Amino acid sequence: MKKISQDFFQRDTLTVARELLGKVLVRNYQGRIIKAKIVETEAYIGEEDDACHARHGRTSRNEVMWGEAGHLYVYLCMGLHNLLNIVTEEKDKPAAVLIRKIEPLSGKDKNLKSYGPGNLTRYLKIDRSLNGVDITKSKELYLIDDGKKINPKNIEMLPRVGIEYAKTHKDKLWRFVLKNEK
DNA sequence: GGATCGATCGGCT
DNA sequence: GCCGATCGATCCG
Repeated sequence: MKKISQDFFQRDTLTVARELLGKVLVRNYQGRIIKAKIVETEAYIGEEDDACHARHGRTSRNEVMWGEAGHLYVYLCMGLHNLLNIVTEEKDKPAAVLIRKIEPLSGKDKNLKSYGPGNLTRYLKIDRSLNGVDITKSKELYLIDDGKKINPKNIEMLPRVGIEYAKTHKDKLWRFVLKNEK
């Protein structure tokens, strides 16, 4: 069990998205610890990616994507859901990894149906108040590596979800899914 | 200022 | 499979 440091995030976004699979998110909320394993991610890379929020340039909403790797980008989607991203790459290059699905590690929560991008933030009590927080330094939310190796055979690459409006980058296989390990 | 639509979800037909 | 919830960012004028 070791905490993940900034070098991990300050790399190629596709590499970070792939290697985040299997890592464990730890949320410390009002004295309670909530843990969840990451099982699906998506990469959003730069102003040229016409599915990425950075495609319209820098705004107050997305400016954290231009900042230091390892900082959180949390935004409100569809007026209802907080979505969790982690900033990647060098400073001044806007890119991030969306955490798209988790597996709760607390037994009593195993019955809940779905932990898509909107639901996992509800589960982990994450909202926009955590936007800009450094996940490598925060005590509220951090990531640990449980040391288990992922077999590359169990990683699937698929097109990203919910970006029909994109033209040039719609079909990129920038979604990474961790299949059930048996 | 006003219209449109979104990196979603759950309920209903 | 479709639709409404709900609000902020973007685009047009």
